[in-house]
Amino acid sequence: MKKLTDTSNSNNFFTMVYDIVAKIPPGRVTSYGQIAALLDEPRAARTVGWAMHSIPDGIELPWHRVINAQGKITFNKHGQGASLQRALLESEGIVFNLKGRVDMSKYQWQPQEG
DNA sequence: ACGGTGACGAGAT
DNA sequence: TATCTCGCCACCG
Repeated sequence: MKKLTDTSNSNNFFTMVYDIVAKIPPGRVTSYGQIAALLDEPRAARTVGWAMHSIPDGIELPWHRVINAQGKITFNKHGQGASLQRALLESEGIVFNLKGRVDMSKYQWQPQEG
């Protein structure tokens, strides 16, 4: 699991995920399941998560704006990662509650907005 | 072609 | 509410 999707192939599921992530505006978040739903495959949340885990070096995406449906960060890199993602989100104005979660009803991205 | 795998999700306990 | 269990699906060797 080193190299993954060839981003030049826009037909790949991974690339489609990246295209959506790239559209998430600052101060907003979305869930893996929502992205899957936008791709017309609501049961492929895990695949979306894998796509995020496999973002190729070289391309820039607001990957930190993708969290799980519970409003919680699941990204875990070397025991860290979550702290980095949280810091990035907080820098955009997103507030975490005492449980370390965000209010999805308040921050979840609404595609129709833009 | 087949099976293992993963930054998930929803329901049950 | 916190955990645990099981189903899902695309990508890779």
